[in-house]
Amino acid sequence: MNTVSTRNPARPARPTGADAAATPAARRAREQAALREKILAAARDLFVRQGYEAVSMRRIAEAIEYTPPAIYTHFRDKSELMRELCRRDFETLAARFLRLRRVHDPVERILRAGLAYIAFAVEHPNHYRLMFMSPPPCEAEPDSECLRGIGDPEQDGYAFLNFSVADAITQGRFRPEFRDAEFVSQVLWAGVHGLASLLITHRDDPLINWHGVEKLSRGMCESLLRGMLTDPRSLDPRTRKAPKPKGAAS
Amino acid sequence: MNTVSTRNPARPARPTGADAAATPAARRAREQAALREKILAAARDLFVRQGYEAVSMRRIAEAIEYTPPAIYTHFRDKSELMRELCRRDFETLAARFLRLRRVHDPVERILRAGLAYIAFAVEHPNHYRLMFMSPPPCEAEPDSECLRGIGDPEQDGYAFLNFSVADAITQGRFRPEFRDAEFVSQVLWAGVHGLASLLITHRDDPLINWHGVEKLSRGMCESLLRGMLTDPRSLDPRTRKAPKPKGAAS
DNA sequence: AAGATACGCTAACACTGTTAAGACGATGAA
DNA sequence: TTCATCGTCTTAACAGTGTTAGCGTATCTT
Repeated sequence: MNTVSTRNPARPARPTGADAAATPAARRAREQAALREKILAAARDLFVRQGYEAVSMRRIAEAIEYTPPAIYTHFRDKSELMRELCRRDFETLAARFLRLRRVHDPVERILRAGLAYIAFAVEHPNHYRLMFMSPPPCEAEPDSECLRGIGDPEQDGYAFLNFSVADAITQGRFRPEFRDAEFVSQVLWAGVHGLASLLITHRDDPLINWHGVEKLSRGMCESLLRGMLTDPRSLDPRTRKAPKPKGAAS
Repeated sequence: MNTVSTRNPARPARPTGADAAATPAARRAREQAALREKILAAARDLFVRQGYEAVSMRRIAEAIEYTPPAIYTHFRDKSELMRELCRRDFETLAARFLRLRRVHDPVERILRAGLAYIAFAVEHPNHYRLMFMSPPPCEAEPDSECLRGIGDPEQDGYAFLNFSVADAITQGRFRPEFRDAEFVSQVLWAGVHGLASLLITHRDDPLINWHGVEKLSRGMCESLLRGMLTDPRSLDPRTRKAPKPKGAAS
């Protein structure tokens, strides 16, 4: 509560900078942005707790103490609200992937990306649900906003995976049947997506005695990779440094 | 159209059997069952074409030329309508699984079950979506109708997989890390579910150049199994009969 | 102080799933 | 044949949804 103070009397210092004018218009722009953030915060809270479908615009409006139409001055419709939330969370995912660029070994990079992907999905189930478990929001509109705002995060993750797989393939790490980077990427992605989505929708199912997320994630990623690699031992940390018995160069 | 003729004058032969009484009550029971089937047929058609959420009860009523409340004489609510459709389709899936009981080799049985599972999901995307990609319809009601009608088909498939995995484990086919049948089943299920659900939601995504369903299915199932098996060669049809290099049989 | 402007609210529309109450025809009995 | 009964379908409505048009009003500019 009280996420953003729109009119804070305890902040008399006016910037009076060149760009940041202290005009009423600037203040209104700030207030507008603050309300936008307030809407997003309330919507995120409700969506995460109750799911997208179960939350109505009237409930969101109630939470921020405005009337429903006020939301529509900031967001075209309900889905755009959720898309904005997704966009931000997938920046988090993209950031996690980018950190993995430092991992030199492409196979280990793929493994770690898979684990990070599943961890992200379990941490943000409702956003993951909307991003990957629902039909794409744009059907046949190839405008920039659609392809850049929605396609990019997914494109990023997929491209990252694709690149790493191609890297490993050129190193001869994959078996002959798995020389197509896109094919390998699709199977790997499907594997982690399956575990993620299954955990999201059926984790509380009393009929299934789920093992730990960490153990399942490792089981999925390592099994898939081991089944595709030329030398499965290169997954084991103890033998990773020597993928080729002949060449002693790491 | 005209799926069931309720009043067929071209069928004068009355059974007059012991149970099948030719009373008006029996005729009404027939008509009632016929209308129920008509509702189910129309709902299936609409659901499969447009998806569960996009189809309203009024549209279903329109399709069968009745008013919406007429549907509620036969089904408690919209979800029960879909559940009945799912129940029937998952009998199909269970039947496909049962056919695989004749496969002696447990690993090959697991492989074929995975392929059949994905094929089923691709053939019945909307029913698969409701069965495995939505939250379970019953939250905390352990009544028989719920656990038997909904839990069983899923339980069947999962139990079938679990049994086959346990079978293979006792034969020493899985690596030491994969001696827990439930754990292995969960990873395998997640893998096929991932491919199935990804194909369902993102198959038309222009950003992804999907490989063929058959190739992806084999890639997923074979990679996972190969990564878990003690002797990966036992997946290859040519070497399957000789899992142990010592025995030169066959 | 007067006019312009932008913002949020009231009310409404077209939907949704679902239900209560009534009409109407067929059924069985007198 | 006449009448009461019963079951089935329809009409009308309720409570909710996302979304939009139009109106005040409160603020800013001049």
